[in-house]
Amino acid sequence: MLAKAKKDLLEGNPLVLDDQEKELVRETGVTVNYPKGQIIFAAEEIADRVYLIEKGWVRIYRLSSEGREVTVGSIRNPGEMMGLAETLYHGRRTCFAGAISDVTLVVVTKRDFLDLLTEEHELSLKVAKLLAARMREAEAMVHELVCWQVPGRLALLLLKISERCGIPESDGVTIKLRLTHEDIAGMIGTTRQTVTSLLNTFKREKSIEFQGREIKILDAKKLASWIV
Amino acid sequence: MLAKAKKDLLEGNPLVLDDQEKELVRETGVTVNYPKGQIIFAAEEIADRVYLIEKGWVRIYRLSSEGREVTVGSIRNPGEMMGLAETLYHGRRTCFAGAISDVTLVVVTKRDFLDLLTEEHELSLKVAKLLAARMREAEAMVHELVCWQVPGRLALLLLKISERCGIPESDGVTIKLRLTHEDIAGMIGTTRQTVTSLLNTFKREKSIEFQGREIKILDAKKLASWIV
DNA sequence: TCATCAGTGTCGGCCATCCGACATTATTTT
DNA sequence: AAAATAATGTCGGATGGCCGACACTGATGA
Repeated sequence: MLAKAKKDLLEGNPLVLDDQEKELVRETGVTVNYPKGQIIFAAEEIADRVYLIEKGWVRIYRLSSEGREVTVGSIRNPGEMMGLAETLYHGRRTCFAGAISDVTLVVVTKRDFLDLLTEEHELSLKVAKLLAARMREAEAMVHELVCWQVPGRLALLLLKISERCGIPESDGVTIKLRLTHEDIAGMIGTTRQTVTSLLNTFKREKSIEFQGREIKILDAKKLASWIV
Repeated sequence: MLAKAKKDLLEGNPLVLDDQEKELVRETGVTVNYPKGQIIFAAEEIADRVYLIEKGWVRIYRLSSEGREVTVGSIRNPGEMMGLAETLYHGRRTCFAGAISDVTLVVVTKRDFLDLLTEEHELSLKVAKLLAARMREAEAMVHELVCWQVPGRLALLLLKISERCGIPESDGVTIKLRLTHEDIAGMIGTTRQTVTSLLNTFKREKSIEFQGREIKILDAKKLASWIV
């Protein structure tokens, strides 16, 4: 994990913009606040703007025919952009973006964003790299869904989230996102009940611990052993 | 389907390059032939080149821990590029590319490709669009794996393949790719046996028909009714 | 402060799909 | 053309995880 942090510093984490890039986006767009729970965009809407997340977390999900929320695009962190793929490519949103916490965003119209990309090659290359990174993430997800069973997928999800937005503490890493078991089920393709019972299995073997609705990873090694 | 073809013409199919774009790539790279069955690149290799497919089909897959080939990135058609995401983003391949048929490719080194992107904004925007389109495809795949059962996934796969590279005939559309049931299983996350029996179910209800190892779609409507 | 509702815990029946096994039929290879 | 290999067809048993049901607990709000 340290090695990863170091690498991100050296090469630049492709998922988040650096300060200079953020500044370019800020100059082009306007800053907006959304309260927790708010839907930022919805499927079928015209995709005429992109967003930079300044503060908070956003979940990208689709609605299944039975009304289940399926998180297909993971959770977006501060410093990341969202709404890119649909705005660049097609006219309409295919998914929903919902604020998990209170969120501050910079909103940029499609027109302005395309102009910005044309002026700043560097940024346009960055966008390509960013999409490339997301692509590989999505492909990895497909691979996991096909090859692994539910316990492994849940264990990996916890590890991924903790790595990406966990708060390190003396005896572990706490995940401050207050996700419900239903939310989690929608991220790994299973049911709420299965998540509940599996989390308790992990708790019983002391890999994790609950603090209200927050989850603390106590033993990442033991958790990881569920994978495969 | 006609509507789609028309739309591709008007807006430009984002997955395939247009003649002008192809010409740019050809000028920058060299043309190479691979026989059917050949592996074009493998996981862990350094990703220092990108490819434009001139002729033939290429399958992008990963290897599971038990050695199963899982097609995570669908099948790439003539006119599409491949090897983009890994070359742009990270240093190494995460997947394999195998020639399904005899294949002709234009190979471009990473260095030359990046230079080309810097010179030609248009192309660099196209690459971003292309990755965006693939992203959405991968996300759709995740959604399908999570929400649908095997029969629906198989039916949709057949329809997607037939739309993308099927040969229309008087009484249906023939898929000339000679995929084995094992290959198909790896594309929709199931087992070989399940594919065999499901294909026979589809055959019995006359939605499809076999011609050697080629599959002809006779009744797309009936097939589609398996979805969901 | 009580009522309501969202989220959690747990159980047992059920079913889609997996998995091994084996026979049969194509397709290569020599 | 024969032998070897790869691909298909089909069957039953085993099972992971879905689904409904219901009790419990902790939030939120009037």
